[in-house]
Amino acid sequence: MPNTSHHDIRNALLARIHAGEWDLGALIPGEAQLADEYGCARTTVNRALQTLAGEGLLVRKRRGGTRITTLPAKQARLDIPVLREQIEAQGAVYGHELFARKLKIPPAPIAKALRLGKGVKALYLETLHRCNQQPYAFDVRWVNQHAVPQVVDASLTDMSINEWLVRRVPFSSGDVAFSAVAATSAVAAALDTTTGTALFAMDRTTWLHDDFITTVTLYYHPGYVLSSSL
Amino acid sequence: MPNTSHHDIRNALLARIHAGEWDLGALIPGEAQLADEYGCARTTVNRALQTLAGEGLLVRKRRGGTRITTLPAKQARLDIPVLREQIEAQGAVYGHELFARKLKIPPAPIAKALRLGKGVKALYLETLHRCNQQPYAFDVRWVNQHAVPQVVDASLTDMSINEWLVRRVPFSSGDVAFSAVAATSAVAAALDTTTGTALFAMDRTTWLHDDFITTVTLYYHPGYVLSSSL
DNA sequence: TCGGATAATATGTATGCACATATAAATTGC
DNA sequence: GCAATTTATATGTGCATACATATTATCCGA
Repeated sequence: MPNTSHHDIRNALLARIHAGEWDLGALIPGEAQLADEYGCARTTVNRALQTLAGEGLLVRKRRGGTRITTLPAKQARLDIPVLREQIEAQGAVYGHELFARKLKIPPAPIAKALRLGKGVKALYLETLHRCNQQPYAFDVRWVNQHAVPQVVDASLTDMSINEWLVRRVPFSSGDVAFSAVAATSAVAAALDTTTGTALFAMDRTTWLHDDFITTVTLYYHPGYVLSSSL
Repeated sequence: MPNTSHHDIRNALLARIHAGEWDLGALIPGEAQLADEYGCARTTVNRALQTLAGEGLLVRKRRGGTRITTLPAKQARLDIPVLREQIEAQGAVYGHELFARKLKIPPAPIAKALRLGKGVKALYLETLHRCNQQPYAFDVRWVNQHAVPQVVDASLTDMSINEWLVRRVPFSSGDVAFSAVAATSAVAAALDTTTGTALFAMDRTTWLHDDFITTVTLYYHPGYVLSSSL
C-alpha cells in the first residue's frame, strides 16, 4: 500500500457523508484540519474535496469553507452509445436498413433551426435500426452536406449513418432532448406497431463551431426504457 | 493575468481538438512536451489532460500515452432538479396537491423490487404538481416508513413530498429510468388529458446503503421535453 | 522463433512551498 | 447606527521534485 491517495480520502469522506456525520448544508472541517486528520498534505485533501464537489456532493467557497450540498442537484449521467454497440452489448444481433436518402430542401422550421439559408439543400435520411431482426429504433435525420461533403458519396450499407458520423466527424457542441410522442402512421409502419402508440423519442443536434452537422430524431420501439444510475 | 492555469491549458487543448489537429484515436503529445510548449509544469498539463479525460474527450493510459477518444462525447449530463425549482426557474407559479396518502401493503412486484418483506406496509402517495395552475406532473410514490419514520407525521401541504425528501434525506445510490407510456385513465384524469395520450415518465428509486428510501414515477404533462446539452 | 525476463517510458500521485483570490468578519469613519 | 474599508482566512492554483505503476518495447536464452 502506498501513501494515502486522494481517492482513498474521497472515499473516506464519502462514507462519512453517507453516514450522516454532517447535516445537509452543514460546514465540514477545513482542508488543513482534514489533512492533519488523515496525515497527508493539504494538496491531497484539496484534490479529494474538489472531486466530491465536482460530483455535486459538496459546495465549496473561498473563505466560506466546504459544506454538504443542500439540494443534491441530482445529476444523472446518460450514456448515449452508438446504437450498434448498445445492441451488441446485450448480446443481440444488430442490423440496419436504409429507407430513404435524398438531397432536398428542409421544411422552413428545420432550416431555420439549423441556420441553413433559404433554399439550401441538405441530406435527408431515414434508417431503421434492428435488434435481432426486430425494429429497435427509427432514425430520421438531416445532415449538412456542406459541413460533411464526404457523406454524399458514402456507402451506408456496411455502416449506418449513425455510426458513420460518430466515427468520422468531431463536434464541439450539441444538445439532446427526450420526449414521448404518439407514433405517426409512417413511424408506426417502420417500427411495426400501430399509429398512436406512445414512443420514446430522442432528438439530437450537433455542431462543429458554428456549422450545423446533423440533427436526428430517434423513435425507439414501444416499451423502450432509458436508464441510468445516480 | 497570473500564470497559465490548468483551465487555460484545457481550453487551449480543447480548441486544438475541435480544430481537428489530431484525428479521432490519434496519439497526442506527451505531458512533458506539452508542458514545454506551454511553458508550465508537467503537473499543470497533467491536470488539464485529466480534466479532458474526465469529460470523455481523451483516453489516457500509462506508458501508452494520451489519445483522442474514438467514439466521442456519448455522455449527457441531466440535471434533475426539484420540481418546484424547475418550474419557478422559468418564472412560473408552482403548486401542488395531495391526492392520496395511505399506509398500505405494496403489490408484490413492487415489494420485491424494494426488498421489503412480505406484508410490510409502506407509505403510498399521489401528488399533482402544477405549473401556473396547469397540471405539470403526476407523482406516484412509495416511501419506506421504516427508513424515514418522520414522514408519517409530516405535513405535506406547505412542502411537497418530493421536496420534503430531497431536503431531509440523503441517499447513497439510486437509479432513474425514462420511458414513454400511454396514460391510464387515472393518470389522464389527474393531468387533465385523455386516456392513451403519450406521456413522458421518469422512474426514480433511491437507497441509503441497503435501505430502500423511496421510489417514484413522475408522469409529465403531454408535450413535456427533457433536454440537456452535450 | 518463441516465450520470458528486463529495461524504458508516459502517466499517476504525494508533498512542501509560495502566492492568488474571494469573501466573511472585524474595524473604522461619519 | 450604518456604510465603507480593512483584515483575516479557506480555498484555488502553480511549481519542482520524487517516486509509483502500468504497459510497451527490447533483449536474450533455449
